[in-house]
Amino acid sequence: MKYLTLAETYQDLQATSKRLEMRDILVDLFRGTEPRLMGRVVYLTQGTLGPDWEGLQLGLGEKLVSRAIALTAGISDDDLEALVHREGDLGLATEAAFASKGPKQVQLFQESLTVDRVFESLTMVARVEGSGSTEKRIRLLQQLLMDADPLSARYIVRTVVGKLRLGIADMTILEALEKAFLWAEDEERVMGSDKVVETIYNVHPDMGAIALAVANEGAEGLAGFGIQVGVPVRSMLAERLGSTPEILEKMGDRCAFEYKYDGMRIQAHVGLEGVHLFSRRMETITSQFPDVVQAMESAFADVEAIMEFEAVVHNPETGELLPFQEVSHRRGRVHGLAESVEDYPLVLFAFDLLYLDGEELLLQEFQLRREALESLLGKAGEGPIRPSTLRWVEDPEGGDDFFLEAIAAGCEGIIAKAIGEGSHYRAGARGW
DNA sequence: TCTGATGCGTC
DNA sequence: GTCGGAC
DNA sequence: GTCCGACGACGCATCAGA
Repeated sequence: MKYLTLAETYQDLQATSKRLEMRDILVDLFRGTEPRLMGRVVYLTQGTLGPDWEGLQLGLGEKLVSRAIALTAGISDDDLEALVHREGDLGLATEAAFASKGPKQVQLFQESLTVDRVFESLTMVARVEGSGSTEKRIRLLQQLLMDADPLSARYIVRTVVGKLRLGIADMTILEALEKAFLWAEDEERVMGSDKVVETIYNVHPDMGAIALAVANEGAEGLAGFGIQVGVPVRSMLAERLGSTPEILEKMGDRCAFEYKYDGMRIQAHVGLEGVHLFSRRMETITSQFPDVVQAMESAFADVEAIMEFEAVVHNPETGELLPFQEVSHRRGRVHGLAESVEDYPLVLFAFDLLYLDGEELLLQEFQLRREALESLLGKAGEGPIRPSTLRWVEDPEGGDDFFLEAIAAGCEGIIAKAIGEGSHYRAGARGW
């Protein structure tokens, strides 16, 4: 498959803002793609090279990509900057620069790019490391761009800087996968009526792997993708509400209030093969938090579980919870780990339980998940792992006191959580 | 060996 | 994390 | 209501270059 085919599809996508139309453009693309290539096509369309937890980074941003472009197009940095200003973004500027080069350029891209070539080149860029790596990355990108026609160049550049600007993202791609491979050829349904693919994606957020599976095997291909310790679950998010009436409207008369801790979210997977930690955006952060790993190991020796925590730095003497700024010293750190563990000690407030010993709890009501969580934590005993502070309320009007209490405790505010029917864990959605 | 530029992920 | 636009 | 992109403050890592 030519990369240009992909680029042309991207151009079509950009031409509309209607989601149904975008979905159908993707459906045509997917149905016309060799099944073998579906993983790569989907990753590229997502603007990535693999699942988030694998942590592949291109390591090239606007500045460095600009250098590669200027070198390839044979123009100065200043000229390129002027083009960016005129065209609106780096991708369009590249396209313009390439297009204006005339017949000489045509000879350069005689060997037209394939999806494989682009994917593999970008993967190579991502794999370079060490001294001289910046130059090497630029050179690799340059070699790729050298063979690119103007339109392909537009999207390669945008892919590398991480701004495809297609107007589509995960949800639209998932719906397109569903329609392309699980619906009959000419079938029409209400958008998102089944969400089979999305449901799988929520517990196995690797769109390339899923796309490959459905393209090759249809619905059967999804069978192997259940919730699994070691594979992150998409996080359920909260929505900001301004006032008590809004909360009442959304939650009904009964709900639960919980402290909203001013920390960092950690999804912890404990199991037979050890502990895995994931960030809110499903990056692997296990090695950054040896203290958390250790706490999990000693607290949950013989269980298999997926839990969610808010990690907050505290003062062990006073018990005081410290603001986000403090925990941010822990984020992304690879040097001086031992010191930072000492300097920024964490408390882990558990607030949800998604999986326990072979049982998926996502579809259970919140009360049940919470009960199971508390009983699990009960076994954990004293230590840095604690249940989040929660209050069951009959009358959300009375939430003001709880809010003030939360603020006084060093939290950002409170979260209202629905209970009863419909209070299952809505992975990837804003439901709190 | 140090410093600034750059990239990237957290909220 | 916030915000606003489009559907 | 949902999805998407554009935006900001902050801290850390890596690398180039002095």
